[in-house]
Amino acid sequence: MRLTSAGSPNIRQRSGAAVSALDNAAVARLLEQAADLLEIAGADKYRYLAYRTAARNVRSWPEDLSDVAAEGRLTQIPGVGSKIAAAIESILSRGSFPELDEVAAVLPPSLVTLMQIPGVGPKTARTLFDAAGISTVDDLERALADGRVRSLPGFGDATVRALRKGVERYRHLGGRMLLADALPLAERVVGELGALPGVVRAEPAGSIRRRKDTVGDVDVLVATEDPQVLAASLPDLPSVSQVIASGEAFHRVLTASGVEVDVRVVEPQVWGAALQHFTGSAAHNVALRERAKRMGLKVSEYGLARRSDGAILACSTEDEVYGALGLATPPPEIREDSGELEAAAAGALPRLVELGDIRGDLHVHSVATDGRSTLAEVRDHARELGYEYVAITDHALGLKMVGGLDVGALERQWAEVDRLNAEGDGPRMLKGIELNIGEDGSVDYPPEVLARFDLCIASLHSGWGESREVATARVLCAMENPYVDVIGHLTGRILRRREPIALDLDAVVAKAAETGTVLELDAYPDRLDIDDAVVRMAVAAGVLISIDTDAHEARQMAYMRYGVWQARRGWARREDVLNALPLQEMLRRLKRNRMHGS
DNA sequence: GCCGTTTTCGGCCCGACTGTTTTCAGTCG
Repeated sequence: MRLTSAGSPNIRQRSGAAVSALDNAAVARLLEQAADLLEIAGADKYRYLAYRTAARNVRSWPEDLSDVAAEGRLTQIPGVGSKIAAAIESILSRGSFPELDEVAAVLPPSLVTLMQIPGVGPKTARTLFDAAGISTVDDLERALADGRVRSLPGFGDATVRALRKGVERYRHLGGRMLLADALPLAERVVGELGALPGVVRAEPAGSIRRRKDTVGDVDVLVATEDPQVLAASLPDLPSVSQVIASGEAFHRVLTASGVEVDVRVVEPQVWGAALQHFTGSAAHNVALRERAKRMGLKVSEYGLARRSDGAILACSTEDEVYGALGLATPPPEIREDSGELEAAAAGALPRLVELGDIRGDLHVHSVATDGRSTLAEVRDHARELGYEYVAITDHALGLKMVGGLDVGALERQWAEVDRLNAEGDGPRMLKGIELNIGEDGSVDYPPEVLARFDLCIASLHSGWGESREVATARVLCAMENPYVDVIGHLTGRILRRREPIALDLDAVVAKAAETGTVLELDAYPDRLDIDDAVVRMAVAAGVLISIDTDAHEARQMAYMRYGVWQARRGWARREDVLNALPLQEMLRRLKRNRMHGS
């Protein structure tokens, strides 16, 4: 494949505002925007909930929507009926749909962002807009400062304080924090709670337990025989700087690090039901309760109850709760109402990949480019992790700013790798490289150099302003290269800092399947790229994924767990993961070695 | 707006906390 130059005006023009380039997530966002605006407008509850359900299912649907639409199969997607199918077709052809246009003519779409501020729901957003003309976070900040909000009916001092705090938090965190920041905090609070007298169990719940890449709230569940002692002890916990709110079943504390933690308190005998409830997701719980209702049962955080007489049937463990509903217990990572309940009912839940399945790390940098550890340090750390192999993949020639390696530098590195391997007491070190995908889809070295590596990763390190067509074509072209074994951090996203490069993910996954190219799941906590949805597409297409840390110092190889969790969220099994294979089998599965029939 | 082990019409998940308009609406998970 040969591409027109990425800068070619005709390509940019053709694709610049092309609405057909919308991916499933973009369609889902428009459906969600309609749902939010309809809710603010006071539309019927079940009407806007229908848009929200459809949005969720569209986002996780494994095929490209334009293909589904072209074949007239949109209504096969759960929650999509004839009207929303028409709305999706309208979105695909012109970027919006009549119901959204209608409500957006009455209410500014920016009102939706107001609802992302903690404490602002649809009613408050509506009131702020109607009574004070506030439609953006900036408007709200000004109106809070000059006293206009305080003067509105129903807005007392406490509400104004809460809104100020909400705006501050929204600005500071972009609403969400990294799992890698939230989990250690939650674990510290859990440890302190667990040491209190009367406490039987404590665990992180919510999106932290589901291992979502970013979390909006830190939820901790604690079972105690003495709630009074717990409440009295909270202000004195080492990580707690202030108790913000307190009730019988719930406390909100501010931690020393400035993050709020919600502590849910339950009796030990309802632990299972409570853990299930507070793990969510909301969508999973809704689906579970609907199932329970059809069976004449009722699920809440207090257990599974018979509707007829209220008798409690099961609640001490999650297995009891799910079991009483005729379900196997789905791993928390896949509780998103995206097929796990159906699989659990059919006894068909996958055995997901685990950290212990991982046999090596195939993306590690060294001091030769922008890493901070020597090859020996990387090797020693890999040994401590119990790995069979580790690949050194420094940056290739083209990435000038980090001193990408020329052939001479590569040969010196390979000699060092050979020397370390000859010592024979560590994991096998592999000669790898992280290539740059150029503007025309080419990579840094000629084939005779590429052939000398054990494996090559190729990544995009430029192109954030590019059209979806151009960026996709670059990646597809790189995958045609017989020596490009793996595509690294596919979309280049940095969580909370940099948007993903727009790509036709359907085409990328299809090309990976066709060419035998592996897709990397970069486990670095602010990348986690590919995301769970793409992992699921890859798994469904039979594409191998490689869970790598992209470590820039040896210690960061511990980030592997974040990648494994993300892979689990994408329903990946051990057999779907390249670096869960033993060394020889792993090498055999690389494209370069398949091609030469070894 | 969607959907069918009760249904093509009439339902559609459950409970706690907060602030304030002081008897309950709004928000959250």
